[in-house]
Amino acid sequence: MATMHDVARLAGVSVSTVSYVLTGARPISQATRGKVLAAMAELDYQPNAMARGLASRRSRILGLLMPMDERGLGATETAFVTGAAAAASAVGYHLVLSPVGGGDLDDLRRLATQRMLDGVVLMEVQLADERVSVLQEAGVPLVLIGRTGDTSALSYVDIDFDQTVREAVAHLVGLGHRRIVYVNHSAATVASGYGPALRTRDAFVAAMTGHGLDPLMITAEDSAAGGRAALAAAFAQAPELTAVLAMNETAIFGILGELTGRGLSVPEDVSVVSMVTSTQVAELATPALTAMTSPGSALGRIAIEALVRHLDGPGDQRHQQLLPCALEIRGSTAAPRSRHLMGADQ
Amino acid sequence: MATMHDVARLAGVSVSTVSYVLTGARPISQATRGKVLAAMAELDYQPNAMARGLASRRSRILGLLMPMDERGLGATETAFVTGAAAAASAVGYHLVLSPVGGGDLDDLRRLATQRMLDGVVLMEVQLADERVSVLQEAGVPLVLIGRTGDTSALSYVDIDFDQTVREAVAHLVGLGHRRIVYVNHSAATVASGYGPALRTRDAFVAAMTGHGLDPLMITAEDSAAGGRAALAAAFAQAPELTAVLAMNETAIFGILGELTGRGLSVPEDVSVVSMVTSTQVAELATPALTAMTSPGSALGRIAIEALVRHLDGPGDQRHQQLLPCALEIRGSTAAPRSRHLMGADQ
DNA sequence: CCGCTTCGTCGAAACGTTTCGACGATCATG
DNA sequence: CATGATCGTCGAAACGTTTCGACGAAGCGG
Repeated sequence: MATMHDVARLAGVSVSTVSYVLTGARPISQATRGKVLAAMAELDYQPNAMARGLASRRSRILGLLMPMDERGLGATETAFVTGAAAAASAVGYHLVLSPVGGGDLDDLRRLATQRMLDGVVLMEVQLADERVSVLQEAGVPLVLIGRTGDTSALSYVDIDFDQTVREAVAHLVGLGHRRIVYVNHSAATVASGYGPALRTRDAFVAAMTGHGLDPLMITAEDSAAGGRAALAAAFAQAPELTAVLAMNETAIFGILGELTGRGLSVPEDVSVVSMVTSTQVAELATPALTAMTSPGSALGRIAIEALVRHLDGPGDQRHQQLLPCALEIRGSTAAPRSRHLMGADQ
Repeated sequence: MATMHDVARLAGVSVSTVSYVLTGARPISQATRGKVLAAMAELDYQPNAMARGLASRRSRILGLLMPMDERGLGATETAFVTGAAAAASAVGYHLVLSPVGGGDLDDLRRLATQRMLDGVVLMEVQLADERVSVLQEAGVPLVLIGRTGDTSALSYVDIDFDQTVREAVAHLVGLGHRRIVYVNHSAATVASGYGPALRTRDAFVAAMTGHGLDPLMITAEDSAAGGRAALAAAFAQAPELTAVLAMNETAIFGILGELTGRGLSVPEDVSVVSMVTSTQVAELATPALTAMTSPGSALGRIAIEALVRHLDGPGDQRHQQLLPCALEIRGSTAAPRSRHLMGADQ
């Protein structure tokens, strides 16, 4: 519990000099710096974060606001978090995660307004997100993961869904598939304005149309049962389908189960591509899934770097960036059986 | 950005009176309290967390230290976190999560020693955990999730593995199973002293022996492939086995895949019970898994409550508590086929 | 050698709270 | 009716930093 006063006394300098050694705000001679550092080491001095925060009006703490629902965090989100934490640590900030659910907007407002957080990264942003306005009103620097509907004034980092879907479709079409079904999140999720669901949907339509193909789409509840039901519905609509592109990571196990149940094998009868999926999950399935792997860690790093630039630099710059997922080919995609090739797509 | 001074001036009282209204540290008359509250509302006053922390020497922030590895967070951990956050919020504390990996012990020490955290909940505690000693030396109040080897001086909340395993085994034995294999985490994990792996192993031996049965055990890498390999090894050792008890949530999908691959159906040919599993994961599989569901949210709440009691109450009390997982019967367990019943267990 | 920066350091004033001691009032108590 | 308690409030001193203005000592161009 040594304080700066103790260090200053031991080193034979003034308190402010110790502070300057610590912060580098003014030049200090080598000799003095040496004495001060020695004194700090001897006393095992640690600056008091509260006092520092009070005096400097910045806490050097960044918040990562992640809604936590019952689904848990996938490997993608985890990679994002660790990437962000590493980046923050590298520039001398701490990163704390705050599990603010939808309900506790007040809690969020309090956190933001009490000047405890220098800046905030907001995960899982909805197209219309109340949290954004709460934080903007509180005057907290903000970087979004994902995008709101109106992106004009905000900094964000997001997945390039358009590019990602285009690549996935190109992969399947390149293998010879013509009849491809896209399995989205639940209808309710789509209706609620969940950005990734909407953007991938639009991108799928565009990509398929671009290949002169009919964009067949279906929604699925976020559960294994939802995946089964969705696949059944898809076959009802298009019995000749040869490939599934699934946005819904949770439903995908149900999809695989239902395919097996119908006596169809992957990838011989039907190819499956999982979108925005981590390596870990992709390898959980049998066969391992060909997937578009999301750049989780990079997203986290970039978001933090943009946020810090916001804080240190002059006020106005925005940072808007999209990163595509990488196609990782595993065992769940192959050319369709020739019988399908022949009779495909009216 | 109104301060207490502004509030005091507007209400016509002294600064200290405003503080007492806020903290309740001394009695204040109804009349005065009313004036002060009105002034606060009018100015939209929010106390400055840093100043408060500096003066009171407590931040009202609790840390939840969770190592984040590439595996991600399961629904169990998520439930734990949300339970803890809700409990903290209920008693006027904030909960922040710090993703301290194994490497950043220094980062941890800094966090602890800078008086930024009033207390800490430590997740995923190893039998010999350096972080515990670091925090103890820093004098930070501590509650563990899980237990170290020597539990004498520490507060902890943990799953009652003994009870949980006993129930799971009883369930299977009650259905008529005699030849049950226990699938643990990897040999490396066990060797590294991962508490749950060790405790469930010992509990399994005790439970099986108690039923007069032979405890057959095997380790599996944390992957689908690991599960397949483990199951193959298990059948090599005991071709007549009728039930699998799996501690390894990641391997379980591989186990199911391998069973199907061998033409065995679940639960008719082989019953499967998943240990310490969330409802969400259990229902991902086909058929849905009979599982021992972990009391995630309750664990979180209890840990926070114990920690707060530590902070507010007199220093010395410990809190040590075990909670069992609840048996939830779904579609993956049934009585074994009679051919197995007859020839079972040497 | 004179005035001007630049360098290195100091002292003191913030930063916005909590908390301690003090001091009238009011209220039972014997 | 004196005597303490208790109540409600105030003023001022912390809490441990950062940061601003000041100031002597060098260094330098003219």
